[in-house]
Amino acid sequence: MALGTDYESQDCALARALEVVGERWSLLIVRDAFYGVQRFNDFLLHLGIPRAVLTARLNALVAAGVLRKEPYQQAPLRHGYLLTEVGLELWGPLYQLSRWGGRHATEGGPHHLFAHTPCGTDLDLLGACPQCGGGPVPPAEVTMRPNPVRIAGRRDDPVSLALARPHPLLEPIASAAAA
Amino acid sequence: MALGTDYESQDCALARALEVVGERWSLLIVRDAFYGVQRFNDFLLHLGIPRAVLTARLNALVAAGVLRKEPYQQAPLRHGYLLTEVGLELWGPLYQLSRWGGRHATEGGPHHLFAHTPCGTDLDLLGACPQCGGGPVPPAEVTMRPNPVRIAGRRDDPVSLALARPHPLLEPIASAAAA
DNA sequence: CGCTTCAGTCTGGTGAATGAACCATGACTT
DNA sequence: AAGTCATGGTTCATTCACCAGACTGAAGCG
Repeated sequence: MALGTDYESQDCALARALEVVGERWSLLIVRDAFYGVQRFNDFLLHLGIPRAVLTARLNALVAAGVLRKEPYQQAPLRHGYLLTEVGLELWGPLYQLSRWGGRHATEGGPHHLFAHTPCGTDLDLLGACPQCGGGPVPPAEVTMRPNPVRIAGRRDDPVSLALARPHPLLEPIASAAAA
Repeated sequence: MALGTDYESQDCALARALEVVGERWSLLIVRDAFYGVQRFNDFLLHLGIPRAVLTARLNALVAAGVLRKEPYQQAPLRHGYLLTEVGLELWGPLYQLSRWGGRHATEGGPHHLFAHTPCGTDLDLLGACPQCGGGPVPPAEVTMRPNPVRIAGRRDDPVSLALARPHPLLEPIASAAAA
């Protein structure tokens, strides 16, 4: 963590993980990256995070090897932020924490549902496909869709709208693809 | 989160979860609760957290239903903080995040190893027992032990010392048991 | 009576988060 | 050529959370 005192005195692998993704916004940025958000502006729109904080978090996540910068145009040089291999491995913890939040801290159930893309079966609590068996499904094989019972009170920024349609994880969202 | 602006505008179950356990120290407190830490002073010693912050976090976790206060003596009324059923369900995300941290953010491997108590087999990446099969092992059936290759640089507070011996999760640590 | 333990609360200083405004680059419009 | 827009930032004043350490209070010990 970039806070004054970090967790360095903690012996624990968890503390190490929290130094990377434990700060406010960090895990939401990573989540958005799984959702296909790649551009600075799209993170900004979707999260409603102050620009300076977003800059700091993205740089920290890049420095930690969770994200990498990938140019998508020259001319005015622009780049997106994509998950690295290390970042992709956060899918498991992220999914489980999200499910926990859906069970215990959300009234009315989750806003998004996740299914195994090849077979269309919803993932179980562990992120595995009950139909296909085996271990947890990698994020590249997961499709998210909005929960039909949770339509009210949606955000209406372009990114949220793009995510209101079924969408494979990791695939750049329409907002970016249109540019 | 008790921050000025919380994540309330986020549609996501993950954001809800982070409001509960996303603040600095919160997840480390929950981790310690799994380790068997129950008392205010033991959290204080083990985490090196400011007292006022610990008070705030414990109260927030109790309010969120993750921990509950359980009196362990009258006279000067004293109580420990124990995981509720909801809190126990954080074991999965916590374990996975910890493993991620061990893989990617720790040099020299983790400080603690976790085994399935009945059979003594180390848990796999998902928190399941490779020997016994089936899904993830509940925390009550897990024993933690120090990683023998990570002895140097240990903390030397009484709680860390108590945790430097093999110890079933959720069982009150010696420091508390002795009092 | 003084000392210690435990679980806090209070206080004053520091640094991080916030929101708004501003800047830089290049393309597009008129 | 000037103005405007899109994108991706930086700067700044204010607010707020975190921090360390002192203090409180209740009970037990010698």
